[in-house]
Amino acid sequence: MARIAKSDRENTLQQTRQRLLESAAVEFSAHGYTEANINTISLAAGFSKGTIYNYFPSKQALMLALIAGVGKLHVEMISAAVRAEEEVTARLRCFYKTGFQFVEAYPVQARFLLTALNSPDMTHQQAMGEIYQPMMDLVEQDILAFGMAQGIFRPMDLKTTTNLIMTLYLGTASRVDSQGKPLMNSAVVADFALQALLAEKRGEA
Amino acid sequence: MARIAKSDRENTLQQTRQRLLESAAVEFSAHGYTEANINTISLAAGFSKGTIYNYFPSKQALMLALIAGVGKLHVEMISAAVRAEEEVTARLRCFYKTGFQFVEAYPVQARFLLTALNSPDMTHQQAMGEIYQPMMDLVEQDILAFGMAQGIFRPMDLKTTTNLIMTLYLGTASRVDSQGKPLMNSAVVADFALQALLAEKRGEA
Amino acid sequence: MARIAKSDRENTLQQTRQRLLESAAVEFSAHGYTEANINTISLAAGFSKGTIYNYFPSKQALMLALIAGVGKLHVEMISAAVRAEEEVTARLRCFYKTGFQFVEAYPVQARFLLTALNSPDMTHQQAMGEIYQPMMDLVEQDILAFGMAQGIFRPMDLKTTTNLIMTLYLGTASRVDSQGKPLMNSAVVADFALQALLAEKRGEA
Amino acid sequence: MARIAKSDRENTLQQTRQRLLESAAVEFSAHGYTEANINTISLAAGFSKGTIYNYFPSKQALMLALIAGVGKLHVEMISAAVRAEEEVTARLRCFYKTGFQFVEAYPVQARFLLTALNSPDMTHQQAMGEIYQPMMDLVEQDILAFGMAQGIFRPMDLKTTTNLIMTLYLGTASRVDSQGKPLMNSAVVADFALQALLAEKRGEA
DNA sequence: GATGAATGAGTCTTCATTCAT
DNA sequence: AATGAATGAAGACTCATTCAT
Repeated sequence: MARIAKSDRENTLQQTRQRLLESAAVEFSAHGYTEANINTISLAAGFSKGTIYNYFPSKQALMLALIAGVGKLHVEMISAAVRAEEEVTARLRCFYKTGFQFVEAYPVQARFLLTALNSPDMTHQQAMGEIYQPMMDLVEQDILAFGMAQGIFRPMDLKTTTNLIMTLYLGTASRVDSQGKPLMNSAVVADFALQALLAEKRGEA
Repeated sequence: MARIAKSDRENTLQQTRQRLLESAAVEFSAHGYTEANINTISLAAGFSKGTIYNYFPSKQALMLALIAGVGKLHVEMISAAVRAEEEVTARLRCFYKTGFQFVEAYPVQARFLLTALNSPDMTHQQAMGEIYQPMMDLVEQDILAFGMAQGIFRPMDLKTTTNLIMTLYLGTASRVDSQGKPLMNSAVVADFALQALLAEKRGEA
Repeated sequence: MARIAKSDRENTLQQTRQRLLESAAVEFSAHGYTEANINTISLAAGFSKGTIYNYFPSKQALMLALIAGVGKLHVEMISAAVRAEEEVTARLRCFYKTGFQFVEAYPVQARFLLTALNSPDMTHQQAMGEIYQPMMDLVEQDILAFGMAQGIFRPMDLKTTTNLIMTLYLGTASRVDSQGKPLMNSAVVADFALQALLAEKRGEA
Repeated sequence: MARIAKSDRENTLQQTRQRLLESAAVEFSAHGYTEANINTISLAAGFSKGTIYNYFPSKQALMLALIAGVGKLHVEMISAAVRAEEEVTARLRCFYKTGFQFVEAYPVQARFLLTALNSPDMTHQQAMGEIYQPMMDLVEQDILAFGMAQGIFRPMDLKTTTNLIMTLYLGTASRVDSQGKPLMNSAVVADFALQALLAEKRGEA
């Protein structure tokens, strides 16, 4: 009983925290970190001004928690999908496809991540770097090194090419219409990348 | 005589304005628009805080003037170099090479442009879109359409491919070390893009 | 219980608001709207400078709230007293007497009202016009029209005469010594007005 | 020759000064002393910002000079007209009539005087008091005392009655339409005052 | 745990004034 | 005498944060 009661309480706490984080994502993505109003975030989540300080000690901490939460979701969604593919070109296609799906499924969070990515605050940059390291590793190891080892991709510098592949993703997935839907097609981006990566062109369109 | 005197005065005014703009570029690029302090900008330029308001009516106007100035420089530098090349693959290489040169020659301005590009303020976005239209046109017409017409580039959707080429530029040129020097080599980026664009692989490595 | 608690809280809020308004009346009456310092108003009320913005969204809103509050007090005090009199000459005497009493009882507020009355800001003028309409109506209907209907006052244009009666009040009641006490006697002003209004002079001194 | 040249120069100086004063009257009457912009005044007069400081050492000095200038004009215009009348009731009528004529002829200056009259700045008040002393004396001696000595006006306290007469003038002449034309008729005001002042009603309507 | 009144550091902006030309 | 760039004090307003209830 005590366990259940405690569990209930924890659930409530987690729900409140979650609502605050979602509200923060909306506000941060709409106005950027500095222009975002922490009072508005708390009020928009249905609480009063002070409540958010019971969950996050500062605006900065809230930002970092949100980066961690959204980044983790993003990374895990893509990693899981990519690793489920056996074939390396399928993995690359899957990388872009799932990445675009993330943007479509979580438009606010996706926009928030871009905000964080371009924040002038080094703390945000650093947090982004850390949380996205697994995705960099995924591209580098499970796609690029994997493909090169099989002779499917031509030999290229791993770090550099990883940056190019990531750049294509971030640059294209961030172009969305007013409803947050990506303007570009993930398949087109994947084709472009594959053209650049494949050892030979046969069999690719 | 009067003309010379007047010219001198105008020169001084232009110099003051230029110093203020440079100081603004430093401040905006370091802290972003909102966190930038307009008083600091004026003081860092060697004037008292009120002076900047003799040249720009508001922080917003200063930002827009800077976007226009730096953007123009950026666009013109690249356009001039690219159009000087006859051959289409040389044009593409030149596009990336000159773009990276701009970043190296004007690190502060380059960082500022990224700030503006990712500003949550729609006014800044719009100003960026307008000032960069000529560069988009350059890539679309003088490089991509030009190369496709000659059969050197494979047929692709112009708008989409333009975005991909631009994305590669912006994404890679923005990665710089602490001295503002690009981490990547423009030739590598150009090669990557060419692999993706060329109709056949012969002659490209 | 909850009701009492709530009531207590509301009382505190109202008291704070009232203190701020009183402080504002002092500052506005002493220096005029533009020269009044809103930070000083808040500090003089015993709060820090930001507090006043929890109650009034802007200096202008504070001014308008004060006009409304003080104007209402002024109008109601005079209206109540005048309407309690049956006889028309008594009403006119009462009008001036109560008016002067207001100035004596609320010297700061009275001086503030003059400030507002002569403000170059049309918004203030308009607010004054609206809040004082009932007092104009009182003079016009309950005094002048009333007295003319009885043949006690000679026939005159109502609007014009109302303005004359009001002018005499505002012009004389605003002359005060350094303690805010009126320099003139309300009875003298009332006599002067009655001489001008009465159909015949008999019985008036 | 030297004399003429000097005279010419003085004329030019006087003209410049006059243009600045007229411009100041416009600005002060429109926005009040504090909100008036001294730079705007100089620019509106057709000079550059700094010029006005060659004529008036400060905004305050400009204000005082304008009070003196306009007040003198006002006082002299009324005094001259009133003293030209022999008969005391004619003098009173003339006082209001000429006063209203001043408002009509110099609407900007008239509005400025009201601004000054209600300024919270004691310096302005004091300057107004000094410049208008002759007008107070005119009313007190050349109209009221004069009329009482002849038995035409009933005996009343001179100072008090002077204030009432002045109050009626200032309060009514300040009500103007958007073109600066008085809303009230000076004859009506004069009649009202005469009713209040005359020893007997015979012969007055 | 939730509340929201109070706080006060921080910032954009205005403008009277100075002074070198 | 006229100019206008530079100055810097001053003030309205915002908002992250605290804390008593």
